Amino acid sequence: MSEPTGTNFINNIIDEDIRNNIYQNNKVLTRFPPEPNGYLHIGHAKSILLNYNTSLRYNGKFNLRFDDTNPVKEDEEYVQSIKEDIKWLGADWEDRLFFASNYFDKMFLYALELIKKDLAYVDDLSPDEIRQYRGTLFSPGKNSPYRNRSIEENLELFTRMKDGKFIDGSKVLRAKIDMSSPNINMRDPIIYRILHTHHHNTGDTWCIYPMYDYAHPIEDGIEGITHSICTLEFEDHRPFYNWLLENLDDFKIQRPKQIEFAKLQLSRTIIGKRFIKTLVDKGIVDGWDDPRLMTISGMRRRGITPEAIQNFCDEIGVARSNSIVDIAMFEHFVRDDLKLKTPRLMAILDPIKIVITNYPEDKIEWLDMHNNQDNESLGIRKIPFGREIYIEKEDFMEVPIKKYFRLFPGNEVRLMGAYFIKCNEVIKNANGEIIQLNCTYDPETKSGSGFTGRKVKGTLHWVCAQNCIESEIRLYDYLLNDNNDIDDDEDNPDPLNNINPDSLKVIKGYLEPELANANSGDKFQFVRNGYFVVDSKDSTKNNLVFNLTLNLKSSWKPSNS
RNA sequence: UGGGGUAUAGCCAAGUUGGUAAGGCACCAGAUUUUGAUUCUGGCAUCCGUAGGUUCGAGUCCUGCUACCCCAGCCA
Repeated sequence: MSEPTGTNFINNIIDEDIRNNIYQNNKVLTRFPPEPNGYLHIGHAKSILLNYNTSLRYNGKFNLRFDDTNPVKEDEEYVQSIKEDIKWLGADWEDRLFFASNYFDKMFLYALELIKKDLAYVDDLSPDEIRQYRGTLFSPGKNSPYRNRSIEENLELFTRMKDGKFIDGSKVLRAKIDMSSPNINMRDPIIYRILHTHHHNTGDTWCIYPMYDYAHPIEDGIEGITHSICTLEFEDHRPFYNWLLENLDDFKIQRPKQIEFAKLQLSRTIIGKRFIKTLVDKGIVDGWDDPRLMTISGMRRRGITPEAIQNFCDEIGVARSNSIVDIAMFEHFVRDDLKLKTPRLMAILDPIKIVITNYPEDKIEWLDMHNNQDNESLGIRKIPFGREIYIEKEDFMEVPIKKYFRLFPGNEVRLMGAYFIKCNEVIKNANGEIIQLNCTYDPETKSGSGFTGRKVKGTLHWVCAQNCIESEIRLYDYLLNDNNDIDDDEDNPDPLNNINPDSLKVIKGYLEPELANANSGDKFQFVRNGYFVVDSKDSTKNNLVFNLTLNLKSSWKPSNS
């Protein structure tokens, strides 16, 4: 993991805290608190890395804690995938893996403490009545008729709630604060509800479960978290966060500080859990790890590296203003990381055959080629060259446009790592389609021979027709058509109205034989075509599947003018 | 008719106590190049949502205004 660099408003707050000696030993402790109800995505990566890097920066620690307080939505499957994704990203929680459910006993005791302090009460109002009593954004709420029960009665009722004496929804425990607060979160928030549901961790031990607002500050407090970093929408919850901790004796000495930041938004991408789930459920994508998805597992399968994600997150910064990062920025860091790491091989994705008429019919030469011109440590390999080769269809024009310096009749180009060839004849079928190009090569121009006789404008990649292997190639594009008209309503996701129908194109590729040895997850640059990775799900030795990670950039703008 | 936030280039984003606008992406121009890639060089906010005010001096302080985001789950 690269050293955290740069600064942000959170570092400023912590620096200030340290100057004021607010925290014991100035030891910083952060945490990432996912709810195990879905897969992690790039937005979570920002949060994970922010928390982890912050702990590193201050020589502190980073906890992983599952916020599993709602068993109706949570599942063990998700805790496994989340752990795997965080590990892959490079954030290390060492031995500090926790669950909110680890603290259910303590949370119950703290609830008793609140009741005894007359700061919590059992409410018999129905969910509907509670909503009505809560008031609106513009008008105050009113006290529940059960608000003034005696401490003894509350203690007894709450204990009976725990003991399973009541049905779901019949009673809740609420904090007693202020029903007329302009902040709705302070209008006697519900802190416990009855849920006769099996929990992935505690089984059937409990039938009452704490609400997030109640559980989270206690979890942070118990673990000694110093800076509880969360997203902007929790800003309004901070007063209750502080209220709770201030009213619990155990947290008098040192209390965590909640700090909110703006979650990541990316152009041409929707990362809402609901949205992704809809795509998965409707079969629009191939599971949570579909390479078009910005889930951690999807990016991994797409061939994107943790380092690229780390560098990207470092560069976008952390702030409190909502913003949408240009996807081009993300792509920059993906290419930037793959550039020197991946071997550069040749593959033809849309072939047209060339016959080199002056090359011996049965001769095959094995040429030396560097794997990455900019990184010699990647070594060299042999590639076969013969009389028949493939080049890309788009690298030939019978009638060249202006400034076209690829192959056209009478023009000479370089075959990368091999020879200069000149096109002499265009062969067409009965329909007038070009099916073959006859060329001649110049033996003197062999690559590496030091030939300087003449220069050539174009260099093409190619593959030996007699000695190439075929594979499946999956070309990915953005899942969304554009940035407009995207319905990102979490409660009513309608991703279908803007889906790019061509986000996946499956074609056949012709690869140099070296690629036959590629293993699952191996990454390459296919010269002039882009970065590709061997698919981890569907690729086999006999049926290789390559996923496009990203195209190469290109400043080539074909024009006739 | 409430409360909480945010506004610095096309996009992110620095900007500690007011002293005269970092960096990255994108883009443009030029050089190098056996990937029209990479690399390299140069360019890219007389201006910090807006209108006033304080000051020798304001993105930074004060006042008004505007725009946008979040909040009425027994979700997190």
